[in-house]
Amino acid sequence: MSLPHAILTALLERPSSGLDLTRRFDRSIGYFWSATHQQIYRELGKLESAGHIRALPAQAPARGQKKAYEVLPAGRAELARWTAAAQDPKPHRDAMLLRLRAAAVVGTAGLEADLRRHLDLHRRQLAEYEEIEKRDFPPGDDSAQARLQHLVLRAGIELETFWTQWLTQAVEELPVVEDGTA
Amino acid sequence: MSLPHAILTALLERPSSGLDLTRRFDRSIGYFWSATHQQIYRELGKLESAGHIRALPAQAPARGQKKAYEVLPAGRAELARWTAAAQDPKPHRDAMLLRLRAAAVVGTAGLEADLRRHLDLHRRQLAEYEEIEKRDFPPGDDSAQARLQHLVLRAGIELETFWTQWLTQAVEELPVVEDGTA
DNA sequence: ACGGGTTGTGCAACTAGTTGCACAACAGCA
DNA sequence: TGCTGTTGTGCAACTAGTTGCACAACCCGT
Repeated sequence: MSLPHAILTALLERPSSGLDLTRRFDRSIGYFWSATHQQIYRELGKLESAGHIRALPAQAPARGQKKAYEVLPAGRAELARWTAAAQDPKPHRDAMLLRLRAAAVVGTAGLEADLRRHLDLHRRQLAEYEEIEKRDFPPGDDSAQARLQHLVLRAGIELETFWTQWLTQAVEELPVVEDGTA
Repeated sequence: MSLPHAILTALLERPSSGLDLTRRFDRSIGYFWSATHQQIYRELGKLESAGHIRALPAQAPARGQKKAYEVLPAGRAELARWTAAAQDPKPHRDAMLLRLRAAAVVGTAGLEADLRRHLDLHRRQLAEYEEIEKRDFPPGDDSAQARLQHLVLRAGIELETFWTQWLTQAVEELPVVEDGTA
């Protein structure tokens, strides 16, 4: 229910083509709302026929491509409505936690390698976020917009920090649980 | 791809009927892998025809109900296989973070109430986890099984702690961003 | 000028998850 | 003893997300 709103947000920040959007979903926006290019193209189609966005007339003759979209007033209104509307948090699903719990019953054999791999992935992600923070939020800029955006980035940083710490601990004290077959 | 494995884990911990499972998914297991009773019944059907579980013969004549299922060796093997297999972390989707980002463009009007509501929800969840920790993991029990389960619960506690802190900060310093319509 | 990689756009089919309903059995009570 | 609410089980339809492919255009080396 919120991919269209993610796209509207991105397009308001800057009008873009499908591919531009795809790229931006692979960094910034995608850090907390991921989407593939297929999803994005499909959704762009729907948003256009709903009258929420429109294709910018291509200035370069545009050999074959549709190119950039921009948000129409109706789209902005819809986004504002959605932002203000109460929403229940979606239930979480975390396969790694589930696997730990399963391992308590069927044994921890083979788990450690993947735990370490995940730890590494989270460390990288954390480093990337910290890089962005250093680059885009130097101390002192406290425009309202920047403060909000920084707040979102901080959430990412702190979540990744949590995961690296938790996984480190998990690897360290992974108890060897034997397969509990009776 | 992991609902069946969540069910296998739950059934290994204790053979249960569909309704029992539903209840357990509303607490413990569901904290990191939620499912509705409809999903569960459907999945039980599949697992049974796959030969991973079987219905226990009802000892009380069981007026109408199918009652409890137990895991067969093939099911346990499948669960062990899945637990050990490498899996990429699924991309996150967090609507609240997205809304904050949208608010930076279309304005923060109406957002604060829901932010507070979420804060309250996370506080409750945290309290519940801490209750469970006090009840089920008194200091001193360090069987391998208990250590693993405690580790999973700690993840829940720390995540909820993070969210309550983050939301508190968000509410406090919610900058008033005007609707940026040109 | 042509063959092979890369970029940009998109459809179709499938899988997972959600929502909405159906309905039997029993429990309590009026 | 029939009405009403609750418990337990389940199907069907819909929505969202993923996977896999297609295909045109351009760019680059030979």
